[in-house]
Amino acid sequence: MERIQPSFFTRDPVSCARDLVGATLFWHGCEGRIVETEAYAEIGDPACHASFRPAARAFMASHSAGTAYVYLNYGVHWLFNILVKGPQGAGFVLLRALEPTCGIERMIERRGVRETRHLCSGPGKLTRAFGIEGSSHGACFLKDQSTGLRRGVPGRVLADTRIGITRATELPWRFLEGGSPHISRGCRLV
DNA sequence: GATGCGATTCAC
DNA sequence: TGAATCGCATCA
Repeated sequence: MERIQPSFFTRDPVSCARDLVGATLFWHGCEGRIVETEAYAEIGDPACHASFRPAARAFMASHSAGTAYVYLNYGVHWLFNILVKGPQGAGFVLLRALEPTCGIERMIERRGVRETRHLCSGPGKLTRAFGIEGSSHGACFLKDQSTGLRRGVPGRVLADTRIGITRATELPWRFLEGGSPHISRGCRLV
């Protein structure tokens, strides 16, 4: 499958998040199929960092579409996002869960867990499993030889409300592959 | 400076 | 149910 280019992220964040399900993230030897994402929009989305963090707005202004936006959550977990920036809107896509496909032994070492289903079934888990940290914040990872995304064939993509946030909890901007045992949580919506 | 919160995870 | 643990925003 062909590599996903930065231009992929010049559409609106919701479309990017939905269309990323089924794609593959590869990162220095580890690979995983994306089975869960969330969209965050710069405008009209109180849950987006852009709404309450000037630093996030500055990041968006100084970086181009497709760059990595990595931040530490709860002082414990790194969360991996991709910057969306285009004429139809800007925002982020959060990678929430992957189906491990390559480098599984390495992931097991990093996570201290053996079951494949539990290696990358959460946004903090997948960064730990892949060895992604704050040093990748702002990286043009799509252009790097050893990191990036490849297109893939998704199964049935479901929409659900986002997880763990306190604002704009009603927006159905979480996208997951129906029936996947690798997602962080099941679907609440019909 | 001090305070409070958060797109999580895991153990108790 | 609560702790871990820190960057960032806000306020004094």
